[in-house]
Amino acid sequence: MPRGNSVTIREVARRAGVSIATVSYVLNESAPISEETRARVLAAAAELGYRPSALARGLRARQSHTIGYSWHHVPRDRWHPILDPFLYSIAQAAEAEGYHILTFAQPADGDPWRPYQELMLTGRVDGFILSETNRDDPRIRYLLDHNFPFVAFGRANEEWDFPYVDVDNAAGTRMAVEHLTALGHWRIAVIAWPEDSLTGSYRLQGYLEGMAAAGLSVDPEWIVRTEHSEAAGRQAMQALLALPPDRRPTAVVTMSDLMAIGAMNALYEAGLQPGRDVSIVGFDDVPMAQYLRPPLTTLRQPIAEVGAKVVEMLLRLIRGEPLPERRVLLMPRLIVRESSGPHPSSGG
Amino acid sequence: MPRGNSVTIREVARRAGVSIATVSYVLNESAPISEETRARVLAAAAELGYRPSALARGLRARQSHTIGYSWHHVPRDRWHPILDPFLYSIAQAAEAEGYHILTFAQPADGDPWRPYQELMLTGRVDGFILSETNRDDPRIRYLLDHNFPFVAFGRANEEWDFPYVDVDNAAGTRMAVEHLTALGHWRIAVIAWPEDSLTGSYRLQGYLEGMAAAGLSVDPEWIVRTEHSEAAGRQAMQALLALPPDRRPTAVVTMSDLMAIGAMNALYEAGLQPGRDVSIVGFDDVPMAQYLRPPLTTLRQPIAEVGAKVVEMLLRLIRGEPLPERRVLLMPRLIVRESSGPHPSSGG
DNA sequence: GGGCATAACTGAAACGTTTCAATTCCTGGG
DNA sequence: CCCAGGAATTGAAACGTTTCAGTTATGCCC
Repeated sequence: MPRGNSVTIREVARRAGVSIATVSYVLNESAPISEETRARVLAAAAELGYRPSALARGLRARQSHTIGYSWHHVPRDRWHPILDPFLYSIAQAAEAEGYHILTFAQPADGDPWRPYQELMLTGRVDGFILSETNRDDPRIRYLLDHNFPFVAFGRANEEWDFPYVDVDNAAGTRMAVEHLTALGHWRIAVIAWPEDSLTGSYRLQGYLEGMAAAGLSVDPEWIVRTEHSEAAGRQAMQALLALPPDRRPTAVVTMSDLMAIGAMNALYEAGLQPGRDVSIVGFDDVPMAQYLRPPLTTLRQPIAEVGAKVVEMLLRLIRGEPLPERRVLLMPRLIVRESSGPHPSSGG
Repeated sequence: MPRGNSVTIREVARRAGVSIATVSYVLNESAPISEETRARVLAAAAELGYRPSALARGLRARQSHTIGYSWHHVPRDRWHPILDPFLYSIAQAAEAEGYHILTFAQPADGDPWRPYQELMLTGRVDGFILSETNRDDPRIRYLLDHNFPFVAFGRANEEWDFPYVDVDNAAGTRMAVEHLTALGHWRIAVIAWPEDSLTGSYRLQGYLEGMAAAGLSVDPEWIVRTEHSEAAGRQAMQALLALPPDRRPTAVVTMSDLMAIGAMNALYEAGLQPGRDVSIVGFDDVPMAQYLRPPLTTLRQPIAEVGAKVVEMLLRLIRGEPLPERRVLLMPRLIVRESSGPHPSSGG
């Protein structure tokens, strides 16, 4: 059962009539070799279909040319707006540089840094890409302590100095508020995440900044903090609708499309029409957003760019090159659809 | 810059006062070693935090303990219902057996088997998991020709003999039809995929079988073939609504939730209510399905089971163990929600 | 008490590379 | 004609394991 073939550098050397050292030098262009020998080696390698063993190469060079990325479990009733395209973009960017992505499952229990430690100690990966970071992320702490190369998609504790790429979440919600004020809204609520969510705090901050910039005051009741689910979004919207008419918001900024969907469903249940009676803005631009009724106004994250940037930075770290920028923020883009419309009073 | 530490078997041996061979035997339990020595070695290994180098081990043993899985690009306006949970389940199942998943991007152009060849020849992976198979899949052809271990999620050419796990798509649509006939429907249409889709042909076949089993005749106009997108589903539904009243279907089985959403949107645009005027059944049970208005009746694929099964089979192949079953079909499950309801006449 | 099987352990080869240090072969200067 | 010096090439070590083939010690039988 020949699995794979297995032509080695030795056979190439024999066929080309040179030493294995010469073959290595030709293939890696790491020493001056005469044009004639070079051609002979290349020909021999091509004829035999030779490909150097990644394992042997890695052992000798002490690197695996592999990047670790952990895959997070997402419960069935939610979905993760970025995992999919993010993985694709990092895989692609890495492969262009001869690296591959090793995905591993983040177990639900136990120390989150365990799998990282294992991959690190066994020499399976040269660096990590992290996502789903949180404030005092133990994984970041661990990797920093052990001085192992990594780049995060997302921020953490402000005191920790580590390379990351993140979307400018605050700018996103600020744009959302600007968009709504431009449509004539002034009673704008926000359905936010719990305090322990770092991303949530940036998004909430953007909302507050946007309101301040527009000279609008914020009723404390307009800020509803709740978990990331459709049901939570729905309940939050119900709470907002229960406010007295003169304090009831006409527009709502949400932390995610999933929560926006919940909010819209609450509106329907109350006999209201999203985009006409109450405007809704989501965050993420999940594929579904455009097919909702009405299609959802939302903020699209530049996932592919984040992926490319993260890989570029990580490879620099791995290669020991200097990093021009350790903290990169990329702008989201507001996608305006019909779930946000003019203030009700202006329409009639 | 110490990246990772790098305690080797040699240091463990020295600390335990034995040869490196003994250490290896203890750690792999591959030779009889006295209890006393064993304890000393284990202690030394633990104190030093020793983990064997995966590269060295792989080089010597000629295996990487890695499984390749290619990641497919999905255009922004669609989403892939299975990639996400599937990857998680195979990563988890593989890790339980000491294997890891190497994900690589399937390039849009060029021979589809190229990346497989590369990983195979460089010895980076011991086997592959394929998904998104099609009828004469060149990747399957290539791997069969080169006798390299792989298991597919999905079938291909019936003539090719290779190990796969698939969902019983025909059973799924058969269940959908049964469900609809039980609700009193008899004019049941199907929005199907183009002829070149293998999965589509199984699902269509299930519909036909379901109709036949119920003793219902199928109007050729009830079978609309179109591509996998929301817009296509919408147009297909419009075409069905344009049929004369006595031939217009009261229920529609679709190939995917995405197309079901398109169909529901077409109903809304025509002033009709999905689940009341026309029943709709999707396929996949994407996370969004339950939050649609109305929530979508659909077929849930047992993705986690498929992943576990695929990994189990692949590891057997890699280890040279016999495969008890080379062709596994797993049943989908009908999730009944409100997009399917009783035949309109019965309600009023 | 000598021979012999068995248990416990070790030395060294091998896996397939890269790369250091050494060797060969030229060429040109003195 | 000899030698220095550079270009091209090679032999061999090293990367960190596993495992084959010994080697040593121990106990047992006749």
